[in-house]
Amino acid sequence: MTEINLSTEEKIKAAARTIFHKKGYAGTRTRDIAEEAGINLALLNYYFRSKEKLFGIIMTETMTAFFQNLTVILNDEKSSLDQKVEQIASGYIDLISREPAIPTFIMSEIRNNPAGLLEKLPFKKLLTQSVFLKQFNTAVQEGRISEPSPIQFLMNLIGLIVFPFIAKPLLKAIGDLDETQFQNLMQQRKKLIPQWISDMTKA
Amino acid sequence: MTEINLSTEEKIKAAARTIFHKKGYAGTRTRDIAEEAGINLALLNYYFRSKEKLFGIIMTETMTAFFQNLTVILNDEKSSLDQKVEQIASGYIDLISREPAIPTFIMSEIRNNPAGLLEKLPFKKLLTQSVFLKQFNTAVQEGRISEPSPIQFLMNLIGLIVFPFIAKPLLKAIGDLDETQFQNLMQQRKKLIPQWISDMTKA
DNA sequence: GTCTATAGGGGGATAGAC
DNA sequence: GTCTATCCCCCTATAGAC
Repeated sequence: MTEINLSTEEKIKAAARTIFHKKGYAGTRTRDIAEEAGINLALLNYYFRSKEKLFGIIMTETMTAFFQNLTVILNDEKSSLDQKVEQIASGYIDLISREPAIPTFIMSEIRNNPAGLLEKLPFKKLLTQSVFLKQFNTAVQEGRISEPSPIQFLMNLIGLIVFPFIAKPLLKAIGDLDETQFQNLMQQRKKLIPQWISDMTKA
Repeated sequence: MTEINLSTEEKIKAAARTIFHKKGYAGTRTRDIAEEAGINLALLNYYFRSKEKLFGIIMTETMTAFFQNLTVILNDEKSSLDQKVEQIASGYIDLISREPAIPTFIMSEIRNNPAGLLEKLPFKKLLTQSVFLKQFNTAVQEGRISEPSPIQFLMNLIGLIVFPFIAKPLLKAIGDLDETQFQNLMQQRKKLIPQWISDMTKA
């Protein structure tokens, strides 16, 4: 992470990402972003016009980046269903371990669907036009898996991956875990989740 | 819901619950709470001194109420492990269907652990001193279930229940679901989740 | 492009009449 | 207890010098 020698615009965006991700839109003050970026408050408005516009950029970029991996993996012609599950579990556990604030950020800020973001991004295509869906339906027809619906399947997979990170403060308290122990559990889940998903869908 | 004939104090608390749950602490304006309660802004401070104090009350009550069921079920001497799973799934899917804003509210607002709330509430006892834990360990020893740890088991159970509600706007977009279809999927999960949990833990 | 200074408005909290 | 009016701080955004 070379946070030095970035353009001013990139420094502001990087700082905005950090603060917005941690505190959400309403909880963030533009002054905090400016301070984090090591620049003056006026520069923020010079480059991005307003807090709202800057947030819109960060939000869109964050969502796009976060679902990029998923889209690519779900549409890989060469990998099997099982391999897709493994790649998604492993890839997202690593990604969220590096950027732990993102899931809660997305879930919180999507609540009131700001600026119709859900309509702007290609969410409908994500499942309906995917190689994954074809493979899933084929596997059901051939009796290899028994699952009520692909959306339930996806809910379970993503939920098993993402939920522990969203509920991390609670789970650390309930399980009396320190940060290292929590991370170890998450690493174990890279292998466990594919097994569980397989067990859940065995015909 | 008799929202009429409540005491003024209760009207304010009810309004505060609604707004805080939907918008979070930072996104809520005390003026909105006053309007929702049908009273004047000054009365809010008369009864609760400050926005922060009012929020603390709502937060504590919300968390306590939300984990009440779980605590009771996990400590029932008479029910088996399987029965506990069924009761938790069924109870929480109904509860969250009635109060859909609560999970995201808790996950968002717990981020910075306001006022050490996690230490104040009895989360450590929730698992460590539970009948559930004894039953779980016994089942592992007797070879009836194979599961890395009780905390993983709880993560999975709670995650399978709660995550779809947290990710609801995304899942509705991805699956092209309307509200009724989404609710139907959640109702199906009352029966599916206990089956899945059973499949995942079969030795 | 980057800064200082400040305008402008919103929101939490209070004073004081009733 | 409940209201109206108002204070005052904080935050976003801009003007204008360099």
